[in-house]
Amino acid sequence: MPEARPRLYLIDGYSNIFRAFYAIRHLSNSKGEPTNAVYGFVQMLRKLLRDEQPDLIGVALDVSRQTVRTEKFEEYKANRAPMPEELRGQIPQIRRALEAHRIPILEMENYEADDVLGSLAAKAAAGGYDVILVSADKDLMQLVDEHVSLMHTGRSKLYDPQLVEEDFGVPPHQVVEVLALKGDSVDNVPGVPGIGEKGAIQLVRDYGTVENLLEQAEKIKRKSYREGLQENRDLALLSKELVTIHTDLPLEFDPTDLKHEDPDTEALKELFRELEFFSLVDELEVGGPAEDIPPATRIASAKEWGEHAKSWEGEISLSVIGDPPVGLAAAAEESEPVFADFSESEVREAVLETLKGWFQEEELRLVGHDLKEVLRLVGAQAEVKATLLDTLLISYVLRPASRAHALEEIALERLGQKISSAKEVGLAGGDAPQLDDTGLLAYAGEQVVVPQRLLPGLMKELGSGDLSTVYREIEAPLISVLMRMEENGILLDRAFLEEMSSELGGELEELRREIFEVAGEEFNINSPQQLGVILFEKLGYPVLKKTRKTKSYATGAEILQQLALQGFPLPDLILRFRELSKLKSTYVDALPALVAEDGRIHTRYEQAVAATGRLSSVNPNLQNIPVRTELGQRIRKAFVASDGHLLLVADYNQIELRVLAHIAEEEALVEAFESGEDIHRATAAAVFGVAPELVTTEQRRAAKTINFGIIYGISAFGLGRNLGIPPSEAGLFIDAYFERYPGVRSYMDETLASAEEDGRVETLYGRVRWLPEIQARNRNLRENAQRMAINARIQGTAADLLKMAMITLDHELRRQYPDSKLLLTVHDELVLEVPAGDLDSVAELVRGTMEGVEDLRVPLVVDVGSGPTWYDAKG
DNA sequence: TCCTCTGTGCTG
DNA sequence: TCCCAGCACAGAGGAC
Repeated sequence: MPEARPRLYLIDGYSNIFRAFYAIRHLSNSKGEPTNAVYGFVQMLRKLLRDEQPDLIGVALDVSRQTVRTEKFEEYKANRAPMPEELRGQIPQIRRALEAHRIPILEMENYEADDVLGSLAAKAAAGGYDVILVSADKDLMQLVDEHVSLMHTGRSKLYDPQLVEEDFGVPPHQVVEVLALKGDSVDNVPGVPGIGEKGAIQLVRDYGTVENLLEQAEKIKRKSYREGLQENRDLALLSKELVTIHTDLPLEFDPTDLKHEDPDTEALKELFRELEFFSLVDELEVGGPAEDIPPATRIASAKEWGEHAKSWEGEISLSVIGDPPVGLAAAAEESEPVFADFSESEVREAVLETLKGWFQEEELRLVGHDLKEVLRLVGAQAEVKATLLDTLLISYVLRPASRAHALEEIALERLGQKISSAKEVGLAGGDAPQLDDTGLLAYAGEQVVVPQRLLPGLMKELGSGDLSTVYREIEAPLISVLMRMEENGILLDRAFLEEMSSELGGELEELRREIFEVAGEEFNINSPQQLGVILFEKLGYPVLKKTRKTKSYATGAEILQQLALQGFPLPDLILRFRELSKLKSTYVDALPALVAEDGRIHTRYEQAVAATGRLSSVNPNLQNIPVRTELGQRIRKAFVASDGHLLLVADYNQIELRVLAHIAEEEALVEAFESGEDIHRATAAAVFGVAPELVTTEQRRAAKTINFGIIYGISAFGLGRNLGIPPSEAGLFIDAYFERYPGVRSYMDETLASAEEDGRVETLYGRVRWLPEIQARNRNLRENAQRMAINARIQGTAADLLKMAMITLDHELRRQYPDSKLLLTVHDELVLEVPAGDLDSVAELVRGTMEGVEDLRVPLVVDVGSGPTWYDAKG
């Protein structure tokens, strides 16, 4: 491989300054001086320095407005507005910022910045550099070639010749021809009247150059183009001259003058303080680029890896680098971090072999942030005997309601350490084209050293009580179970969904026509805003409700149903349209796109997201596949078992109410569950004071709503809204409920009392949820926290139970039925894929494991079904 | 042009 | 005053 050419970043100063100025509308310091352009430009610059780590860098700024071109064509830029006063005043600060960053300013009297850039680029490219132009101006595309690329500010795109052709329509050397023909009103380049962008591209493709085009003008078929060209020959040629960037200015320029140096941090801090960019001051003070964390050393060979690995013992920190993985970072206590690059397949193989062994090593403690990803490298067959110390999960167990468990976030919070993000080193979003070593190795070092440093504090906070048990006995053992489930995936019948998609598409088209007919005009039915205007302004329907945040017209299903009841024709059509379009876009069309090469969908389970201890599912979310409507259920027919297998579904019957009965020690509820009664019917009988067999459908429905309400931390207001009755009446139901189930009332009272005392509640197993707002003076906040307190104990305990059952079940399946696999988990339900011949015995194992996970005051009951599809198994 | 918020709706 | 816990879509509009 030839040695990489040094990279020179040439920044188009004014283009970026103007862009920053207009992008950020209002920003000024306390003296009222505008600072928006400085801020935007500095942010752009710092991001560039962080992300690209240039070898050389310079910023071009033109000094005077009188340039060679103005002399040639007096109208040129004549109608361009002068620089706004608020911007002009900011230029000196931008120069200061550049000086403090130690970035050279390139300027030449009487020449345009574009020409300076073009000439510098040409000279540097010829001198052995790779040049990256940084500009918001697409005209610079003409300069792109093998060693010159264009980074269009604001986009993540880096234009090489191929991308220019893709995006602009012609290769770089023809860009000027197109620009000359179409003109540019901003720069006052006249162009040829009658020829726009589309036409210009076509003409250039056919004729190559403006000159050639003028020569052969009579051959052009389209009259307007032909005549436009014939009548404006001079204009066309002049335009071309104007848009052509000079690359041959006599510059005295030595690229080595532009070597990138470290900024003058003190000068920067002073400037940022003056401008009141406090977040940037913090950035400089809090840690900067994590200087005291050693970068990883690149492992050169499988042999070298083996030597390191052999000498390590005790506690080893691990991190997968990149998604998809490009390597593994590792560090042991007292030893510097290393990075093993997977592009070396020998190294990769050696690493995987070592990992497999480490995970099986009972004496080892493996540290990392999100060890599920490390374990995935070993694969579904991985055996775990080592102690897993996952900083992501410990942080989650300590503060389950926080959404900030990313390594970057807790490093800053717990260590005051700012570290680089995957995005900054070019590892985000799948494409990792240019891995620059310095950034990558620094990142790899941080990814394993930071968890090592976080661990003592986290472990101390975790303590040795119940919370520690929740981590050690539930979360840590669950890691490998979830990894396996994700790797297993579930088979999808794509043909079935494709058929369904076209069917839905047809019906939606039909509905769309009818809706436009009734509305009297076409509009975007998917836009609540446009729909609101049609319904409530054009058609004059009564406005029943406004939305919460923006006070616009509410158009939710509930509102539409009420309007339909009042006899208006449109709402029913909209409701049907919404139903179909929701199913089509979210499931029918989205799922097939996520099928992997094995024909299966591999969701990812998030173990550190839900505040109550539940799992969540993303990419795709397989925990919200429709089930309530007939049409929705059809989607479940697309989730199928592989050949010779069946899907087995096992769900806990009323687990939350059973948990409630247990925790509240409510005898009446316990009895109802022990005798196997229909719990909603029993509640109805109790609340309405009738014999169970005399409960009406309506009463049972109301009781079901009350039961849900209890789990959610009931309020008269919420229950009333849900039952469609006044809160006062709902309050009477609640009173009647507590009358018959006094244990539930004391459970709630005790939960709230202890929450107020401790600021937290716990599940049966000691999983905590912190609720500081339970003390809030604001009633809304306080009552919210109170409901969360009630709900978290119940929902969280149910989550603990399912997680424990999963761990045991996974273990037993691997031991007894290795061909049967756990695929999905949906809060109170597990889905497995089982060889048809093993169905009965596996069903009994599953049922036994789930029901026997804990001995509560009430029996745990599991309903089991099976079939060739999820739909059938659930039946 | 990209990203975030909003309204909406799907699940347990 | 919108009862708990999630995720994802399309549209809209501000941010870069």
